[in-house]
Amino acid sequence: MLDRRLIREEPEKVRQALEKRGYDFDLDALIELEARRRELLVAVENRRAEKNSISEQIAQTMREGGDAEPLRKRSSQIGVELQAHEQELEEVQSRFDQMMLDLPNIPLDEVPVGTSEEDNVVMYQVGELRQFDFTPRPHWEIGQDLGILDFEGATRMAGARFVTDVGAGATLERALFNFMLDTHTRKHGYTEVFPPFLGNKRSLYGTANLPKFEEDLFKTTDGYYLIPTAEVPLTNMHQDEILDGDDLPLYYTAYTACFRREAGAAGKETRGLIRVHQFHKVELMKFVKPGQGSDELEKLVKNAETIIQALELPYRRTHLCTGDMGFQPQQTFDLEAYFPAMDRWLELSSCSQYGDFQARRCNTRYRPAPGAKLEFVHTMNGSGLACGRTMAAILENYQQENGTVVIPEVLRPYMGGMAEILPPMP
RNA sequence: GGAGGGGUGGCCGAGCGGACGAAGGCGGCGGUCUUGAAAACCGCUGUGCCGUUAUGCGGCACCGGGGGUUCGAAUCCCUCCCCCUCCGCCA
Repeated sequence: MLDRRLIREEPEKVRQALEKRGYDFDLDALIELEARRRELLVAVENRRAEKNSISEQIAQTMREGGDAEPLRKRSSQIGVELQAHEQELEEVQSRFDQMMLDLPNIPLDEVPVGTSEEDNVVMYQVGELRQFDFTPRPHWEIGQDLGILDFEGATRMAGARFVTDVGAGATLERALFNFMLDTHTRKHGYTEVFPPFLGNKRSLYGTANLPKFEEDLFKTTDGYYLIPTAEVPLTNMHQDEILDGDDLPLYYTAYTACFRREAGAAGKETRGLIRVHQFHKVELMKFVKPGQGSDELEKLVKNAETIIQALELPYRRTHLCTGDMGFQPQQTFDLEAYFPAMDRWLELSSCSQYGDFQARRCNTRYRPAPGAKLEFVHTMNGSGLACGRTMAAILENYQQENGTVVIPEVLRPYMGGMAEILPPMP
């Protein structure tokens, strides 16, 4: 959510942001609602002031033993007028609030302007693409042949777009998130968190998954939502709190399952581990002071890159353009690994900063100095990394001609020393 | 799931229809004292919004959320949420 003041004082800034994003939004209607809201607010408050003053007079009259009846009548009359104004105010206010929730964040100046994925800027590429002397096979084939990915079983258990890791596959995924968590906690200074995988409505509003993206979420019959990312619980950890400025920045990391309906993604990348309803991810999240945003995001991206580098996967970093960026961020960097069988770069990590956009919704503030006014903290987060896709990248990049998969060296200690995944015994 | 007790400012805690934005304490800020510090003493110290426009003044709202009663609600009523204790169930 943006600051209301921006709507009133710098509407052009907001308008430019919407244009850069190619975002369809009736800003003029919002500006008008804001003006009307303030008009009504003044009317309501004036009548309330009058009423309060009469109530005080009644109290005094009664203390002195006088007749307060005429004053009571007068107060009731004002009450009737007041109610009419209040009703309209409530209506205008609620329409205004609704629109504010649908207004996206303002991209930073350095974000490349563009309309689609095509306009994202590749910043750099790390690692050599492996030269295959055979035709590389897609990860789902490799996984199924090795008996470590069971798509059919998952479909029977749950449905389409689910997967079950089996044997070395399950161990590999576990090895991945353990390696990631260990690295981020021990080397990068993050505090490990193991949060609920369900969130309430308020929390999903906090990260701005609601109200706009409800169709992407799974919801339980008693009103909980399955988290689409650990960003939701982590960002809401300090909801309604006033943080100590000396404690900032705060670094958190969490491993969670992530649940996404993927509504509207029908037909796209339906095969394999790339787009499933439940996947697993280690998330990095920071609460920082205003002004620390870009530097801290840069460090966060590097922390995520460390993992890909350690796994020796070829990857590149992209700067998302205004048109491809999500609703919430001011700026996003993606880390994409190369998938040789698909001959595509697919994101293993997406790292974004939000300014106070989410903190405003979560009401997470801090006091910059003793006696100073409270300010919203700034938030950011990124995957460090998505486990399923990372596993897929490993399968494709580390596959051997005979169908086995070599395990990246850093993961071997996490897999009881296993160096290669072999096919099941006939 | 059943029974009972609670949710008040940064924290603890009183108040249970009108002088209450809320006693008292802790913490924080400023000052006196001191070579300095501590102690002691004095003063100040919630948040958001609106108006006026300014190192200020005025108003409105907020005592878990929402609704109601009343001229007037932290205080009474309804409802929801959360926490604690006991019982039941349970990985």
